[in-house]
Amino acid sequence: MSTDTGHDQSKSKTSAEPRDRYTVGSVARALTVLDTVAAAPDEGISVSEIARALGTSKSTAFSLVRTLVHRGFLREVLPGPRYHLGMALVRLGDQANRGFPLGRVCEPVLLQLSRDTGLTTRAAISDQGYPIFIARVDSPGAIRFHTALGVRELPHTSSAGKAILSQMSRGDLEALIAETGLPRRTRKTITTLADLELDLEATRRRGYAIDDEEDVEGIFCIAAHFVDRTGKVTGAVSATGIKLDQSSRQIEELGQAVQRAAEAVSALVSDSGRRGMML
Amino acid sequence: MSTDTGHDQSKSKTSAEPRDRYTVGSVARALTVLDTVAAAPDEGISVSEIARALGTSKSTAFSLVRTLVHRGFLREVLPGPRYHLGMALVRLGDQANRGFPLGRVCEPVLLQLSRDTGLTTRAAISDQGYPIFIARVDSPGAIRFHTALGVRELPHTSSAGKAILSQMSRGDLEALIAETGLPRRTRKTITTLADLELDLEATRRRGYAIDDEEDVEGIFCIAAHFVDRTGKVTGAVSATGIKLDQSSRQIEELGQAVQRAAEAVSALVSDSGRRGMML
DNA sequence: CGAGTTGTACGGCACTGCCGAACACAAGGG
DNA sequence: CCCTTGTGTTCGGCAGTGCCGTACAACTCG
Repeated sequence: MSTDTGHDQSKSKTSAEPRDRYTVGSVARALTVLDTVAAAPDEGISVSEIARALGTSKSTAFSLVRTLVHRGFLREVLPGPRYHLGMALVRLGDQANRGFPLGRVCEPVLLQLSRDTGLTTRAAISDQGYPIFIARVDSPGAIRFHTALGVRELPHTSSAGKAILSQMSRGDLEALIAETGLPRRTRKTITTLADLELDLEATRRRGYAIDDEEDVEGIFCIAAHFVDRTGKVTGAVSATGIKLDQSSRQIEELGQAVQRAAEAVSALVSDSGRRGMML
Repeated sequence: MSTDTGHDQSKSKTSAEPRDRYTVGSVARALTVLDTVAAAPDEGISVSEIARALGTSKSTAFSLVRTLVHRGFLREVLPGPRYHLGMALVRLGDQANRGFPLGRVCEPVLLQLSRDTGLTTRAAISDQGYPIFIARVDSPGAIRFHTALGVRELPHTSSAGKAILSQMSRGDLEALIAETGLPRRTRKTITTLADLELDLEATRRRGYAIDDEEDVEGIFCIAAHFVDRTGKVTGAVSATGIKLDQSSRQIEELGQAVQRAAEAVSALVSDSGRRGMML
């Protein structure tokens, strides 16, 4: 997840290590605290555990946590005390979302698509080929599986990713895959470049991408890419549901609905195009 | 501390103010940067402006910004460069939301209520009497007005606030109002304690609270409180729309729908009550 | 053109953030 | 019952580091 310097937890050697070019150490540590708490289980995490995770002393971790709590970025939940992410992050996260025009543009389309299909719908932007979901509309029954916002997903195991990949040039595709590899997530995950290209070809033919339990067992997704007014692929719209609920004929209909939604997004993006671009 | 270089720092009192007890200064500054960027207009904000806002030197602000960008908490948007809130905040904000069980519990109820009414629906928790919205389902046509998550709203100008206030004891109410006052937001805002108590009495009678352009001109809301299994008021559900769209008879129906939704939340909260409480 | 911005880079002082030690408290296990 | 080993929290003190000032490039405005 966090790029993090990782190995530099060696406290204060000498000045041999140029120490990440001009960044503030204690701030970086504080951000790592946030990531650590985010990665913690639902019951929260204690100061000692945080200290161990950062490789700092308890007292240092305590100071950082104090500061973050004081400002609402963490919240104390007793007894323990243990810590959760705080209200300030909810606030800033919501704000940050608004900063991506795409999110606002997609929202009504996703809502409509969710109503039409009864599924959870999401929109992702393409971050150098990787999908990052930035908007989501949950279906009423979708409490089972959690889908996070703001994280870079794998391109080859998500339908949104494959929708994006399907529009890339051969060279870019190979470069991207060389970088990430094709890690297996389920027994149905595509793990060879040849299979992937076959799938992408099929995707191009039918106009939408299918993820049939390739990322999570029992979950399937359908996605279609959308473009800005210059024709560049900027992201994808996806619908997600439980495998068992779908018949193969429905998939066809779903695919077309998703495709129409993606086209709607493309149109809306072009409209609001004269203003600042997405991302 | 040493010679008085402190031109602007309010902490100029040397040791009088022991400087917020045991918090890390540079981290606090970094968090202030985030708040500053969040408060910035849509075009973003520059390093110099940030520096001025914090009262630090440009170079210091630059270091902080660098660190935050490096970790994805801010993003550079050229030219300028100017800065926006970054992806990491979207990620953590989404995570933080999950940390409030209430949000997850309310989501389906809000969704249903939004479908039934065609309005934007929200759920707030009560933070010592102040409503903080932590979940929201936008109506398709609700792109006009923005409703933020995670911020403490005024209790007397929001329907959710009044729904909560209506269940408080007289003493607590007066203490709360003494603290916050009754600042005017529109010409319809309730600005006297007597009027407020009248309104709260009416709220108790009818079972739901109405905000009739008391917070924002042209906007009206309806809200009902919900309780945990001990009967304590933990928050409120609200529906928000444009004033002109509603007739007075519809308001009656809306009120009942909102009330039913709030009761549904109360029931759900009680069910999942054996686990950690909300907030 | 100069006078005002802006963003970025670097050296050096002293302040502040970090550590370790020490504390109170709680939970087990002899 | 103590003793041990965990917590969370406080504090003094050293030195590392974060802050400021300065400097310079690029850019805009008159």
